[in-house]
Amino acid sequence: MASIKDVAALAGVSVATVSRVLNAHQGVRPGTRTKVLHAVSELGYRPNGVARSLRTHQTRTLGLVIGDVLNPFFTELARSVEDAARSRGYSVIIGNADEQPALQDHHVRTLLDRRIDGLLVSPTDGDVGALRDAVETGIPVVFVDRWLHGVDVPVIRADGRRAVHQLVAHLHALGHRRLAIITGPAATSTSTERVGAFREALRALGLALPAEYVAQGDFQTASGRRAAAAFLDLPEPPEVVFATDNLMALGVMEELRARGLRVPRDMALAAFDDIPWFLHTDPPLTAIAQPTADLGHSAVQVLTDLAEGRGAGSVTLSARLTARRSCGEDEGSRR
Amino acid sequence: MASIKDVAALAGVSVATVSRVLNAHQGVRPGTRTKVLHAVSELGYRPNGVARSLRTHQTRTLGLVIGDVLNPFFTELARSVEDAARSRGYSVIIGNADEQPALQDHHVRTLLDRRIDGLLVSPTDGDVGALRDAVETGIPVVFVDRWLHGVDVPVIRADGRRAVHQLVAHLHALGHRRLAIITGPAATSTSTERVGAFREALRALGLALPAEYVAQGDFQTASGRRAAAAFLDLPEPPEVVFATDNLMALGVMEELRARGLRVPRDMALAAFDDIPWFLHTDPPLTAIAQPTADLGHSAVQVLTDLAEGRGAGSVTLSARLTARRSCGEDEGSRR
DNA sequence: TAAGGCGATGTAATCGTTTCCACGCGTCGC
DNA sequence: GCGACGCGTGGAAACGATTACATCGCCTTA
Repeated sequence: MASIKDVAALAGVSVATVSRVLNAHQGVRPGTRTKVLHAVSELGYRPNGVARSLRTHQTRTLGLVIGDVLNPFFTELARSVEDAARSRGYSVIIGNADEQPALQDHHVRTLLDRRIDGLLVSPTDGDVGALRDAVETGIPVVFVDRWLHGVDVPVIRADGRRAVHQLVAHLHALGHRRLAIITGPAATSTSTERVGAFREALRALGLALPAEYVAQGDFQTASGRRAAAAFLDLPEPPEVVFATDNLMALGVMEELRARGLRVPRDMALAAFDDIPWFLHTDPPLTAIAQPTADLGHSAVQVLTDLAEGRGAGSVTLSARLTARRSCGEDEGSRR
Repeated sequence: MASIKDVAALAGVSVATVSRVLNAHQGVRPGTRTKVLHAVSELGYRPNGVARSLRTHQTRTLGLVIGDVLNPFFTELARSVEDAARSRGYSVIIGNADEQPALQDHHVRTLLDRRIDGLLVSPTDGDVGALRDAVETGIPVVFVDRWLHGVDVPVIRADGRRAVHQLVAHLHALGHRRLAIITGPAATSTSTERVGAFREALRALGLALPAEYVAQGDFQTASGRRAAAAFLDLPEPPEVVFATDNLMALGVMEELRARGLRVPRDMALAAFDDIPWFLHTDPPLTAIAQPTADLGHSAVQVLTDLAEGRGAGSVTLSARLTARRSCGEDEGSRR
C-alpha cells in the first residue's frame, strides 16, 4: 500500500509538503498542491490512520461498552451514539459486556490499549477495576443510562422515578393490589432506582411489597423467565409483574406461554424500556419509554466536549409511561 | 501514560528486554523478567496498541459492516461475530450502513484507513466503490449473509431456497392462493434469492405471481408498512404476504393494526429471519430461521484464516421453516 | 590456555505520519 | 545596496513499539 513517501516521490516534493496539502495547511502554492493531489489519486493513496494516531495522540475513536447488544434498548442506544459520533468525525467501537463484569473489564482494557479518545459506558456492576483505571489515566469517561457510585464522571440518563410512580398508580387504578417486580443486578443504578421508586409508590398507596414479590434478575431473558416461574409457584402469586427491562419481560411472556397462561388474564405485565415489538405482542405491553436517541446524542455531545477540551456535565432526561393492554382493560381501548 | 521507556528505566534494562518479556520471547533470565514485571505493575504500564500496530502491521481488529443494526438478525450476527473474534484475540469494529450504499462506503473506507486485519461485510447494494478498492488492496474480505456478483471473495451464507419452497407449500396447503412478497433492495443477493425461490415455488404449484403482488422494500420497517398499504388498497388484495426480512414484517403488522385488521384473518403473514419476539407477537409469526450464530462463527473462522495466511473458502448453511399461526390454523395447534 | 559457541542483553533501524526548524529567495523599507 | 521579513519548501526529530544485529561474558572443549 502506498505511503506518503511514494506520494512525495511521485509528486517530486517532500513528505512534509504532502502532509501539508493533505491536512489543509495554508501556505502551499496552488501548483504544488495540484501536483500532490494528482500523485495521491494516481496512487490511490490513503493516509495510514495508525501512524497518524501515533503521531497526533488521537485516534478519533470512541469506545462504547454496553450491557447487552441483544437488548433492543442498547441496540438503539448504540445506533444513536454511532450516528452522533460519525457526524462529529469519530468512529465507535462497541464492546458487549453481556452483563458480565469480567467481560466489561476486558473491553474497557482493550479499548484503553487502543488509545481511544473517550469512553462511553453503561456499567454493568460494582466491580470497577478497569473502569477506575480508565478514569485515573485521565481519558474522558461518561456514563450513559447506568452509573456507578463513587466514580466521578458525567452521567447521561433518564430519570424513571416519576414514570414508575405513574405506572403504579395506573396498576392500582386497574384494581391490582399484589404487585411484584423483577430487578436487574443489585449493583446497577437503574435497577436500584426502579426498585426504589416502585417501593415508594407502593408505600404511598398503602400497599406492601413482600420479599417474595421481589425477584432478582440480570436484565436478560432467562432470568425473567426464572423469576416468573418463581412467582407463579407462590401460594399466592402476584397479579402484576413489573419487569425492569424489556428482555426480562420477554422471559416472563415465555414462561407464561409455556404454562398456557395469558396476559393479563392470569398475570398482568409491564416493562421498563419500550421497544417497537411491544406494540405487536399479545397483548401489547404497557411500558415505560426512555428517550433513547436523545440519551445517545447527549452522551456523545458531552464526551466529545470532554475529549476536545471543553467542559461538560451530567444530563438527566425523563422517561414516560405508555399504557397498553397488558395490565388489564382500561377505558374504551378494548377490542 | 507510561511508555516502554519508563518501564525500561525503572527496571534498569533496555526497552528491547522489556519488549521481550512482554511478548513472552524465550531467553530472558528469570531475575530480569521479574524486575521488568515489577516495573510494569508499579507503573501500571499497558503497551500502546497504536505503536505496536504501526510496527507489526497488524491491528488485531476486524471490521464488520452490516445492513442495519436495528435489525435483530444483524444484531445477533454482530454478537456472534464479536464472540468468535474475541476468542481468537481480535476486536471488532461494527459499521452500520443503515441500508445506504453511501454509508457502507464510508465505513469501509474508514475501516481501511484504520488498517484493520480483515473485513466482514453484508453488502447493501451494487455500488461497490470502496469495497472493490478494499479487495484490490489485498486485505482479506469475506461476505456474510449477502454477497455481490463479480467480487470474488468467500461467502458465508444460509441457503433459504428450500425453506422458501417449504413455506410456499405450507401456505398452499392452508388454502392460500393469492400470495404476495415484499422484496429487499433489488441488488441484494438475499432478496434476489428469496424472490427467485418464491417465484419458482409458485410456478411449480401452478400459481401466478402478478406484478402488483411484488412490492419492492428496503429491509426496513417503513417500507414494509408502505408495501402492506399498497397491497391492501388493491382491488383484490393478496391473502398472504411474505416479508423477506423481519423488520418489513413488523411494518406490515403496523399497517394492519392501524387499519384495525387482524393477522391471519384479514391477511396472513410470514417472514424471513426468525427472532425471539415472533413467538409473542399477535399471532405468533411463521418465519424462516437462519442459523445466525453459526453464520457469524464461520465468517470469523474464514476471515481469520485468511488474515493469518491460511487459505479458506465459502460456507453455505441452510435455513429452516418454523410454522406458527400467522398464516392460518394448522392441525391441532389452536388455542 | 585459547578458540568457539551460546545465552542474555543492548543498540539502533524501522513502521508512516506530523511538525518544528532551517533554508533559500524575492520584496520591501530604509 | 543591504538587512529584515515572509513565503514556500525540505530535513529531520519525534510518537512507542518490535526486532535484526552486535556485544559481552562465560562455559565448554581441544
